[in-house]
Amino acid sequence: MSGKRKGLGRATVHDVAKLAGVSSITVSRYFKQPDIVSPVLRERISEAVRVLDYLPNHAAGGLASTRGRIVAMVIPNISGPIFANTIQSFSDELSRYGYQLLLASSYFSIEQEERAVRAFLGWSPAALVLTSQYHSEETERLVAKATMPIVETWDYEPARKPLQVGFSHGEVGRQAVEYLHGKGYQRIAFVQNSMVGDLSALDRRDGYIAAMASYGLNPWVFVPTQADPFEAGKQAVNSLLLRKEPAEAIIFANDNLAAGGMLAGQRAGMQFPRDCAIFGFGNYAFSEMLLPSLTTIRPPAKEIGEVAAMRILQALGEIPTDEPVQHLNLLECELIVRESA
Amino acid sequence: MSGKRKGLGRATVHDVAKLAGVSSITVSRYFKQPDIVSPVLRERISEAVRVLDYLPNHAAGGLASTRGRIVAMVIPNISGPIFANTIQSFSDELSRYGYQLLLASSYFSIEQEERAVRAFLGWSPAALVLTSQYHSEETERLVAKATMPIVETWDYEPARKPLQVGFSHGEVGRQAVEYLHGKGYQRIAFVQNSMVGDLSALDRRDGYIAAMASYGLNPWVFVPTQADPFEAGKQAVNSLLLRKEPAEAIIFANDNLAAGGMLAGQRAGMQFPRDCAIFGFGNYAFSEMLLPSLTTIRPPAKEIGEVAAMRILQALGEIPTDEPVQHLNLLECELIVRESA
DNA sequence: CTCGAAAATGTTACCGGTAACATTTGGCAA
DNA sequence: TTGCCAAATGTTACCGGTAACATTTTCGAG
Repeated sequence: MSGKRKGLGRATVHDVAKLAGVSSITVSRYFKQPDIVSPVLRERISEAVRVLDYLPNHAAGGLASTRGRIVAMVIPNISGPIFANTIQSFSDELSRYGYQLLLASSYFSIEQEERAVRAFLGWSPAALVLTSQYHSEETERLVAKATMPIVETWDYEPARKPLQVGFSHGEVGRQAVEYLHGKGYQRIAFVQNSMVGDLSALDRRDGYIAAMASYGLNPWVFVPTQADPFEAGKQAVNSLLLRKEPAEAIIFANDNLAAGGMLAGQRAGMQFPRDCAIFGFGNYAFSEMLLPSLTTIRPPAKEIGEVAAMRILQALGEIPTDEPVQHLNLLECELIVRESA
Repeated sequence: MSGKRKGLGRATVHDVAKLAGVSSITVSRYFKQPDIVSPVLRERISEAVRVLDYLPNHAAGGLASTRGRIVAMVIPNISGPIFANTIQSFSDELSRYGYQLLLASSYFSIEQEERAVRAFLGWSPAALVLTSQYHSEETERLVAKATMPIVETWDYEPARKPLQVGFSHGEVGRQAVEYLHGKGYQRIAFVQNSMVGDLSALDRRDGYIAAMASYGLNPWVFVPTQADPFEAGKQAVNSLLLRKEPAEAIIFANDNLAAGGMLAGQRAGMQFPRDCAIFGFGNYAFSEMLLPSLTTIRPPAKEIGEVAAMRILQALGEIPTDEPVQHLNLLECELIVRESA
């Protein structure tokens, strides 16, 4: 009847303006910079907004003003114990300033990541957040061409151009070796991640290898073939401990593997750390509840989200840029010593 | 210099159209319904898109066509073991059809939920997903007025109007009692969630109470004052077991509480389930790794995400509506019997 | 009381697409 | 060859805001 194509029950700035007896732009200003609208009109507009139940249309606003209030993030996965905290803190920080989070997961696939980035750029987000420094060439190209702030998280390689907020995975590998070597262990093995595509995990392995070499020890990397982390951990324990010269300590690429390995060993009658020291990565929720509780390294997941959000808000001019604090983007992992090593 | 306000390096349909020697709408059609564009033009447009590195602007498209490809979801939290799987499967399912996920968390606060809903509606999402059936009045009003499909997840109360995909929390409480009663336990206590605002958890408690009554047993609800679930669990165990007539079995509102309680009891020299049966909810990742492993109920987190996505895609006409399958939206929880009860 | 600058408000055009309707082209029966 | 309908393509206007510039109002100094 009405002839309007859409807007069934949805008021626009124009409707509000008409009812308040002002021009549309004044209504727009009422929302963006209330202080430059006179109190009288503010009151009239406020009333009209209430009466019409007006909700601003962000898509239209973003289109007209070059600055949407969406921030897009591509993360390997949402479930799983690793990234959830980063997403959470990132989203919370942003929402405080009225930005909304557009999210997609890549499952460590650079192709899926590329697809997500492509789709996201179509929303001209205010900023784009990626995970890790490893992307497809096409992603690199798209990102290089984009004009909004880009942040890479969970890695820190200052040689690269995009802003990075994370930590050095190589350093994590080194830290684990240092700790175990300090406790007198010599035959220290490393169990790699069964998750293909997690390139940063390989950096941790490389850090391990380098550190071992620096101590004059032989690196000993086990690559599980099982996909399931529990099974993979079991496989590793069987291979590394049931032999003439068993490993004295095992660094697992993550806590899941470590837990799987430890349980398998216990079922086979071993005791930890008596028979072998167990070292994880990630500090998953269950790690402190295992028996023995798991010695591990806590990545600064939550902090990454917070700092990334902060950097973005600064780049967008929402919060003042600090005095030139350098390298605050390089975050620290925390060594958590428990019973297993 | 150029005079263009934005579009620095970003091509539009119009640019593509000019280069391909067609009109803009033809380019638009090339993306939406390629089959109605002749092969010759398709080829020319495709080439122009490649040359200009054109990316469609979804905000503009959505504005013009009433149908954005964003789906908004408000969830209590992203981290935490509960909802991550729902988000993950939901997002995955949607992205398969080119929809993107806009996400916000409410932390079980209906005020925060309302704020998120308000912001989301401004993006005119293709659909809106909420968690639980409990919202503020204003949220109810906004939702009732909205025209896009709305889905409530993690609850199932068919009396309400919005489409619901979830399970009956009351039934979960009942199921736990049934199981424990079947094993001969009489003094069965229930430890409530310390997370205020999680109203669905109270439904589980009510289900417990009703079931106890139906068996002629006295309900026995403990309300922890500690916020930290581990501490709360500890508190509960102390209160329920260190007394003349201790509980024979304890149903905890979630696995975190159960784990905390069990560890505290073990530290105090108790053995489970010998001294008391322990029953959880959630089937968190660590539950099978506890000693004894935790008997619990697995909520259909992943399934909720999948089914919710499916219903939305059906409502949007992306996938065919099945033959009238009734009640597929009521999902089943799975009783997972392990060692602790 | 007049004038001028600052503050408040309005006008116009346009952001980048697409719906609705208009027009042209193509293919085939008569 | 003509005529007619369907397929292919184009024209125009508009989605709901806001930038840029234009105009009016306010108000204190002179």
